[in-house]
Amino acid sequence: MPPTLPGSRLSTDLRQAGLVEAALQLAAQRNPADITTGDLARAVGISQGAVFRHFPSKEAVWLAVLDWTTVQLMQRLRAAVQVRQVSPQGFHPLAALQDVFIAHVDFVIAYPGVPRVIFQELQHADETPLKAAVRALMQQYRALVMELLLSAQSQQLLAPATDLPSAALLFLGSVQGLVMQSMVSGQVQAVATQAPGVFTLYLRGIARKETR
Amino acid sequence: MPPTLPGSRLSTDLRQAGLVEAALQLAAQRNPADITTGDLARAVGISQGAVFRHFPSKEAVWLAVLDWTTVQLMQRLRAAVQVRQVSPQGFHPLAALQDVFIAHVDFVIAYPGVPRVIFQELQHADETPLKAAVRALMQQYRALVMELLLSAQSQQLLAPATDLPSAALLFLGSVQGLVMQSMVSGQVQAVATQAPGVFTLYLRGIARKETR
DNA sequence: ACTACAAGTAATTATCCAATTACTTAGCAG
DNA sequence: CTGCTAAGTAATTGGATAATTACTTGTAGT
Repeated sequence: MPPTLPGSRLSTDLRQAGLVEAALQLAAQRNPADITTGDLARAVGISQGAVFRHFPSKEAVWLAVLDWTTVQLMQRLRAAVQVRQVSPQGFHPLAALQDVFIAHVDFVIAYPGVPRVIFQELQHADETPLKAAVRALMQQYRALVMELLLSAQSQQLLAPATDLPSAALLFLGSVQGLVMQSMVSGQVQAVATQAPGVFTLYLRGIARKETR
Repeated sequence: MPPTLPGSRLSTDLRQAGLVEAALQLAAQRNPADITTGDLARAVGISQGAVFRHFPSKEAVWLAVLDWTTVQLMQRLRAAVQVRQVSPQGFHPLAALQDVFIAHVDFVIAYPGVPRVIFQELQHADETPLKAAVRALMQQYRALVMELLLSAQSQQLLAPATDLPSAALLFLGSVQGLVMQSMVSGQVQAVATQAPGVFTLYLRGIARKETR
């Protein structure tokens, strides 16, 4: 997919999509905070000023990036759950949880810019629209995980005293910890190799009896 | 502790310390990326240009902040372990691990700017001195955790098949996940209330048999 | 064909900020 | 006391960058 041949005019819809893609692409390679509107423009082959024909401000670009991310990620996670739900052996919530974990890791590997952008926005202490978007994403994610945990609990798959909010938080933390380690080392794909081991431990933490 | 009365001259040593403290203070309240040298100067009561009498560059200030953080944090974590090591009931590595966990959480609550600064530096994809400092910190932390895990393993306290690198990573991830959640919610002290529940799950994930 | 408008450009504006410079002064060593 | 040095100031420089403006041009729809 070439970034649409240079010289051509595009509708706002397409340009917005192109700019969002470019932003994520650039964020995968460097600090999102110092990606300029000029960088974005160059990446899609237009002039700096033209960016503002399609977004009212630079902030609006990042907002669009977060919206795109929310839709894409949640779509994939829900798809992972649904595959399990139609399984002939009946629905196994813990297996679904593992699939969600894997789907998330795969998503991060496919779009390494995503965690960078999210970390970026979390920095702001005050209530920016961007931070609200991040919170909305986390909210949906947490709801999905809670759903699976409740389902697991009702099937007696969890250790009796398991605290569900803690279990949901640790799930999120596990992925985020993996991602952070990869950012420290610079090896994005290292997450994939470390993910199974980490998830095994997580599962043992919440599951009833032995999980092997 | 007033930030040393205004108007007074201070040696570079003391000014550096004051600026580092001010940087952490400001980072606790807003995005470290947009803390300016002017902000730092105002916080300690000197002019913007005077900052450069004590640091060669702004980057050097953040480097000093990370150095301070590494020393302080590792000191506290090691102290937590040592209390356990001199325990009359003999050394219990998993209890020590819990103490390290708590000490880390307490440190973050005391200095909420610290995770912000670290997240900030992790953003840079290339090899900056700042990122190297973060890596050094993580390295020391991981070594400490690994030590405790090995000790636990040799005392048969871990589930037989436990993968130690994964266990170390999940430990780090648990704390980082807690911290990140607190940044999303804006409630820094919420970590303290959620920490015990999360650590309980972590422990069940790695420990042999029942842990209660 | 023609035209209205959306998409584009190039140049400019306003602002912000790290770092430097020239100069001043506090305070300690001898 | 005195003079040197380190710590300070105020003002300036240079560079970067988001956003605006005035103007141009491609193209979709009648």
